[in-house]
Amino acid sequence: MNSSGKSPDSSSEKDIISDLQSRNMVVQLAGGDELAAHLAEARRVVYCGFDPTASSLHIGSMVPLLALKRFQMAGHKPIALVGGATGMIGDPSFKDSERKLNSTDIISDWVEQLKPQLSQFLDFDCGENSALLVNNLDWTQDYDVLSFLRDVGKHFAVNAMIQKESVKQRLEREGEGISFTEFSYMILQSYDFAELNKRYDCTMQIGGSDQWGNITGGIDLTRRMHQNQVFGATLPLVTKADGSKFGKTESGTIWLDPKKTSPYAFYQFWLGTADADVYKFLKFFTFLSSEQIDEIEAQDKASDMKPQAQGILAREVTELVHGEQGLSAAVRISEALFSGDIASLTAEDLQQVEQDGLPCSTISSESNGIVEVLVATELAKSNKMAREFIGNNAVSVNGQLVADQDFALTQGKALHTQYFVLKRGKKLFHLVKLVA
RNA sequence: GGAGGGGUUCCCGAGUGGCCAAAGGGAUCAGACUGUAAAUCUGACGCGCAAGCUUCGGUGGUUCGAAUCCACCCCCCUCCA
Repeated sequence: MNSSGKSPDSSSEKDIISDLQSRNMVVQLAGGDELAAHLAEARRVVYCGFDPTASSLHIGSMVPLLALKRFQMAGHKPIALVGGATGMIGDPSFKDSERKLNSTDIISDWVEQLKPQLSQFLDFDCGENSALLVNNLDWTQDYDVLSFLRDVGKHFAVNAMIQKESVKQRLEREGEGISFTEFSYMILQSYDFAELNKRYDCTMQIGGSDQWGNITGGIDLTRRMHQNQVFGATLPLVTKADGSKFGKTESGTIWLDPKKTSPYAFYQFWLGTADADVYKFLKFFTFLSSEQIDEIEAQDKASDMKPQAQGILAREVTELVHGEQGLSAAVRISEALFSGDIASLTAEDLQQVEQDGLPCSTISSESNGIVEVLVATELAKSNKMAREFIGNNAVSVNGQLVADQDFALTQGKALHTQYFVLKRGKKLFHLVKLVA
């Protein structure tokens, strides 16, 4: 969908750092003026790490991941590192409490699940700047402790480590502490950078702004171990204008894995972006140029209508993550549920909606009371809540408001003798099929 | 190992024998208003239609009655060794 494999000397374009800056995507740069020259000079190798903290990446990881892609598009060679080793330790950066360790089995399983997700945005077959996927477990698991402490640990001053902003609150906050395990995380990540520098001549690391301490640690270590000057940049952690946490909804985190967050739910998430955030998110999460985005914003400002930006954002990002198919499925469901008259949907429409990934359950004619069905479909988490929703006029079936708590989903009321489209609140839908 | 401080409902955090299903804030959900925004207002926020039932790290105990008192245990933090 996007061109790639350009040579690094396509000097007519903006350099990658200026491009990122125009998107407000640079928080800190290590290396300053030298960095721009370094990147302009030749094809460079750029890395970013992703730890397996779940079985899927979530949308928060997209900013650095897409940034790697942006580097590749600018002609550089990206390395996506999956943290099979660092994931076993747990990054304490800006975390307010110690985390419990996951079992090694789970972590290696997660590593495998993350690999295809990390790969999907990058081009692994475009010649000189083909992407690389590596696992830091490869160079740490057989490193013996004594050698590690002598060769690597010796380069770190604890005095400096405890000064890092990223662990300060853990050291100072009353009621919290930090284990040596987590405290050592920085050393491991620093070593990754040094190792990638040695193996692949990697000279640049990017990461979220919480990674600044770990990145600068790696820069120092690489200089000490290999006498090489390397560089770093941090990207913004995505925040929302209203202060609430980005990437979460009622039903939880927005994952990249379509089995965990359906393309429809994913699309709806982006569609719900606040006006105050949407232009910023377009810059972070899409490959539209800054100029195009500014133009969209100007048009929205000039118009009295509802802004077009959310729709553009939702389409761009859904297509990027779930492909054309995923996007069209998401759009089909959305149109069926939000713009049409639900009762007039054909049986084929409803089947399509089910296939497209709208949550769907079956019920039998013995257990078709509305309260029961709301709980069974998890539209309400208890009978009590279900009754409250009905009392608040928050529930509708096939487009008809349900006011009666004893309402039953009988065949006579079904669409095409078996379908019910349940709606709770303004945007939560569930398809129910009646089976005899 | 020693001394001290803690573990309360999703989170923070009050509560030190009955007035406690447990203050307050946050988050979340619903409704009104809207643009499937934001802000604002209203309501809900352990389970149960209800009577009532189950909760305050765990287990036992004291008591008519315990989140609150006692014993033991588990976990966390700080300082000292």
